Amino acid sequence: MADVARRAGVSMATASRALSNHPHVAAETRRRVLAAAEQLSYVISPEASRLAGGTTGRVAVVVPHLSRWFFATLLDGLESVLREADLDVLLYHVGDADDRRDFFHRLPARRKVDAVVVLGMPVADGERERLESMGVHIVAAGGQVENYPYVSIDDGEAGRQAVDHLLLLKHRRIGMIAAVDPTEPGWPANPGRSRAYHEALAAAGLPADPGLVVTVPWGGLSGADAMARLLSLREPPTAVYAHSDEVAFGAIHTLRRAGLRIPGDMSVVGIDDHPMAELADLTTVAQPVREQGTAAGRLLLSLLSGAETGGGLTVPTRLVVRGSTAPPRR
Amino acid sequence: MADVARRAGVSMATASRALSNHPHVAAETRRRVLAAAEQLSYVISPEASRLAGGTTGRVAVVVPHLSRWFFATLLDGLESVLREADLDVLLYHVGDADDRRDFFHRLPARRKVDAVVVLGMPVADGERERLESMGVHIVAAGGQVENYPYVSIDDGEAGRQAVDHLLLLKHRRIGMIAAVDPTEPGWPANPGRSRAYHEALAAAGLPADPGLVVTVPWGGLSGADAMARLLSLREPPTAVYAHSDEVAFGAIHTLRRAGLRIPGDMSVVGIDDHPMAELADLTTVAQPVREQGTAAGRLLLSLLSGAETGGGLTVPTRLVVRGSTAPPRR
DNA sequence: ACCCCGACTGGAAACGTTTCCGATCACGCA
DNA sequence: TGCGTGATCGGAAACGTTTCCAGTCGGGGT
Repeated sequence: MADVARRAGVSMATASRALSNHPHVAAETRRRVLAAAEQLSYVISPEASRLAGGTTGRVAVVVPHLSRWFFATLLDGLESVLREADLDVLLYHVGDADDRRDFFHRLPARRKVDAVVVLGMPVADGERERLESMGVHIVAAGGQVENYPYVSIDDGEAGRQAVDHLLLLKHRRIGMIAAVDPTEPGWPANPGRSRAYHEALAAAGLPADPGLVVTVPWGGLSGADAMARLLSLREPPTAVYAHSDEVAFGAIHTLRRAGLRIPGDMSVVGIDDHPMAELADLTTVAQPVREQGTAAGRLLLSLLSGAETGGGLTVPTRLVVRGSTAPPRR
Repeated sequence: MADVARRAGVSMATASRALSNHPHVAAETRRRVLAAAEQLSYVISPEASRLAGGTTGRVAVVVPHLSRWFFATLLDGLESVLREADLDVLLYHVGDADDRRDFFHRLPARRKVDAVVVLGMPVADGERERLESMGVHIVAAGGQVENYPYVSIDDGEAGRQAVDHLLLLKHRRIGMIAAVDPTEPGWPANPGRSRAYHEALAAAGLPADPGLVVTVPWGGLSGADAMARLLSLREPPTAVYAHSDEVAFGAIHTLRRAGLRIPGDMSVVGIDDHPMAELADLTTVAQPVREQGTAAGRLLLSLLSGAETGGGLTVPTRLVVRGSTAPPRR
């Protein structure tokens, strides 16, 4: 930068001000500095800038399952608005319990970022403490973290939409395939989505039959297993509500293999509106995933600019009826 | 750090050496310094460290399609080995042509990283120039970039495995659904995978029928369209080779909807071994995606530690036969 | 007993910005 | 004409490390 200043015939102080768009710099001076910088193809050193300035211009994004569509899409949305704002994204993938422990213990992002975004995972109390010890802004998206400014869907509402749809079709024996995160043994299956099932059945005056609920680790293969278990019941359901589309895909696979017709012999509904759902002709409750990412990004931006953005933002879900649901066979 | 040094009763120079594991520090001294650091829960300032040291400890990862399984999985693998090595991952998603132009023009990663990893995308000549002007190491993974140390599969070999499988089943009319990247209009469909098709047919003494090749933008829906087009031929193929599993899923959807049986009426083979392929019972050529990411990471690590790692690494693919292929109906 | 050497440590100069604090200067107003 | 005022700019002190360059000190070889 000294070179630039010299070439523009100003002091470093002025050069710095001109380059970072400070007020109180004469237009002509600024022009000269910018021209000089251009000619020397000068690029500011972020390290030095941050050292002197205080902020890092970076945001840590913590994500538990990078290769799953939901998380990757969330990240996609988030990254796009952060990039727009010239913030860099530091990616931390905490795949399994070990990674997770390590991340919260060592806090590799400490001192490296201005904020942390937690994508689609609950944060335990001890973890929250560690996170807060970093002294930066924290935002959550796509999960059920109420302790921070967050963006998320209403899982209860989503589940209700799915189950009510089946009830409206006059199904009376409805199974649920609940999915737990395989890498976090401690956590229960998505509580909102489970509760919605029980509440909707109760509201319809239907008896609760624990045998109709199967809980499996998340994933397509598990969904297939779960469906097999439901089929082996003395009196199988006529419809199945899966916690997510991927799980539903597994269920469909089992049904096909068993020679059952969808929706003739069994209706299936999922949650997510995974891109593959359209191809699988799956009725599902759509949630705007990418938008949750962008909304979280904007939330973070306003936080960084000093706003006192309090609570969270709940985005709407909507039922998408396709060919996998129909009234039960008489 | 001054505090730590004082508390340990040493100079800052020594404290720095102790903390960064330099040789020539007495064991006892190091112990004292580390203890002091621990007590003060001291965390080094990366900015200052980088400023003085020269390296950044960061790696830029450029990826064109974050939410697609293939890229996300590649990234997953890469991130895991970089994290292991205590390198931070700076994520740059260049979704469309605009993003791309912007990235290579502004080079937002300049001066911020020690290396760049390009995931699954070809790099044009002009872009290569810009990239190299950053003066850092460059590694490619999952794509067909020969100009840099890379990790990738042999697309020709993969295509050959797929088409040969169909030929071995005695198919004589084999269609191909070629996929082009929708965000990069200039680039052709994967050349290796296309060439393999033509070569395999020629080797089997079959005539080339341009009508049997349909080129569509990448994606499931496009795959469905492409299949519809193939079905509308006067003499449709008895088997289809799709450039990727996702495209094959679309094709399957169309076939189902048309009431055709798989593999009875039509065999389908893809490339990738997408997690959903197992559920869709799709015969495919599996490629080790995550491993390509980790291999690229290790390649980069060795480069950063000064090795003269020349060319690239080609990882093997293997045919996975499932239920979507069978001999043609007589 | 003397010298050389290597292990260890300290002082201080970078590294490249931002920003505080004055200094200068032109200008409008009394 | 004298003076307050605000815009503009320069000097220099941070920011928190790493590392070069000496300097000290104990010990082994002769």
